[in-house]
Amino acid sequence: MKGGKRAHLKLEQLPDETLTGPVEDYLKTIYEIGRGTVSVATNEIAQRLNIAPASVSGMVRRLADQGLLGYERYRGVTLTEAGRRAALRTIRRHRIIESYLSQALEYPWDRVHDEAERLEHAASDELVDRMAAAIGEPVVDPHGAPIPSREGQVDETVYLTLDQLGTGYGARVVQVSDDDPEMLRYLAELEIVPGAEVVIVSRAPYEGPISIRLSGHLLAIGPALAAQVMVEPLTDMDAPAH
Amino acid sequence: MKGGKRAHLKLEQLPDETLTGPVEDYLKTIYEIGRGTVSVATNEIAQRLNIAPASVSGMVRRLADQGLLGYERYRGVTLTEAGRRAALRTIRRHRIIESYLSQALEYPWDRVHDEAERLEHAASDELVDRMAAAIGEPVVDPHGAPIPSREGQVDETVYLTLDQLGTGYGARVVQVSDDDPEMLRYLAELEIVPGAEVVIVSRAPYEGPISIRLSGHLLAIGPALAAQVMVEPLTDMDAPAH
DNA sequence: CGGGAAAGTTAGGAATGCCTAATATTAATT
DNA sequence: AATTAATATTAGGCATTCCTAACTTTCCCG
Repeated sequence: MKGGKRAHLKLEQLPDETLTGPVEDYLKTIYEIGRGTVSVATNEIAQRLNIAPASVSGMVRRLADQGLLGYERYRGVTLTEAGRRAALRTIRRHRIIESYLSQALEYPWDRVHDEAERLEHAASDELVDRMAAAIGEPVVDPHGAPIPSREGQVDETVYLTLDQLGTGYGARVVQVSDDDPEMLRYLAELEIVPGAEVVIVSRAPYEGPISIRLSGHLLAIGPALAAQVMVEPLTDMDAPAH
Repeated sequence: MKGGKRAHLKLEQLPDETLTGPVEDYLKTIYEIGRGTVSVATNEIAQRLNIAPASVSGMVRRLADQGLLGYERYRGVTLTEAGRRAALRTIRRHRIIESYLSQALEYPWDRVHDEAERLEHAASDELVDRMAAAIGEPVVDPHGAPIPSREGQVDETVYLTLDQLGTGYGARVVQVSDDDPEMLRYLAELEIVPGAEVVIVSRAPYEGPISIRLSGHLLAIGPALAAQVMVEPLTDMDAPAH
C-alpha cells in the first residue's frame, strides 16, 4: 500500500469520459480567467457564465470530486492538469471553428463567436482536425487569439492593452476580445483589427479619450474600448516613420 | 366562449421557443417512422432512440402538451403541423450537414451520420444556409435522402427496395439507409451507391441471396441488406442493354 | 481589533430526461 | 369469451444544472 501510485493511470487518462457542455464551459472559463494557474473566484465564474453564484459552488464541488479542479471552500478554484487539458481542448475547438467559419464560410467576424460557442461542444476531434487542415492549420483565430495545439500547448504571452501604452509609442494590434458583436463591428469599422499598426497620439486624463493614428487616419477611442485591444509595442526598428 | 380560436396564433407560432436536442430527436424520429402522417407506436420510438419505452411515455405527453404531438394513451402519436415543421427543420439540418461534411471536408460517407447527429442540434440556421450555399444547394444527402426546403417541403416518394424487385428487372439505386457505418462501407465496396444501376439476375427462395448485375460484375447479397437499398425501377427506355 | 460589506456557501426546489419495477390496456389465440 | 402475450403506462428514483433565500466566512477599514 505504500507509494500510492497504483493503476490510477488507466482511470485518469481515459479520454472517453465525455464532458457535458456546461462542464466544458466551466473549465474553459476558469482557464480564461486564471490562465490555467491562478486561483479563480467563484463569483467571477458566475459572472462570466451568466449564472447565479450559488450554482457555481455546487458545480465546482462536483468538478473537484472528478479531479478536474482543485477547490477549497471560500478560497477559489484552480485547474488540475486534467482540467487544464480539457479546457485547452475546448478552447482549441472553439478557435478552430471560429477560424473555419470565418475563412471557409465567410462568416462575419462578429458572429463567429456565438456559433462556435455552440459547435465546440458538438464537434468531434476528427471534424475539428479536418477544419484546421482545410484552412491551412491556422495558429490564431479571427480575433488574434492563439490556437492551442492538439497536445495542449498554447502561447500564453500576456500582452499590453492599448490603454496601457504611453503617448508617442507605436504598437501592432495582436488580439481583440471576441464576445461582444457590437464592439467587434465597431472595431472593424475603425480598422482596429489584428495586424493593424497604431501610434498613440495623445491621452486625455480622467478616463478621457485616447487619440491614435492608424494608417493615416486619426481617431479617438474611450479607454474601456482600448482596454479590450491587446497590442505588441513596436521597437524603433519596426516602427513606422513618425 | 364559443368559437374557441382566440389569440393562440401568437403563442403557437413563436419560433424562438427553442427545442432541446432530445426533443428534436423525438420529433425527427417520429417523422421518419410515420412519414409525418401515420400514428406511431411509442415502443418503436423507444427502440429507434435506444431508450426505455417508459421514458417515451413521459416525453410524449409533454410534447403533446406543448402542441407538437397528437397523443392518445395506448394509441400512439402523430405529429401536429408544428411538430412536423420542427421535425423537417431538424432533418434539413441533418442532411445538409451530412452533404457539407462529405463534399467540403471529404468526410467518408459512413461517418457523416454520427457527426451530423450531434451538429444538427447546435448549428444555427445561418450556418446551415451557408453550408448549403457553399456546396451548391444540394437536393439529396450523400445517401440519397431528399433534403427538405427551408419552407418544409420535401419529396416523400416511397421507393421500392431492392428485395422487392422481380428477377429480370432493372433499377437505379436512389437511396440507402444511413445509420450503420459498417453496412455503408460494405455497400460502397460493392458499389451499391445512389445512381448505380442494377439488374436482378436471380432470387433464391427462403430468404436466400439475391444475385444482381452491377456495371458488369455479378454479386449476391442477402435480403436483409437488399431491404436497406431503395431503388427506382427503370423503364425499358432507360434500361441499359441486357 | 471589531464590525460591516463583499464574497461564498448551504438549503430547498424546479425542469429535463433518463432508469427499473409494477401495473394497466389492447391484441392475439385458441 | 377467456387467457395469454404484446404493448404501453404509471410510480418512484436519480443525475444534471439551474434557481432564490438565508446563512457563513473572509476581508477591509477605521
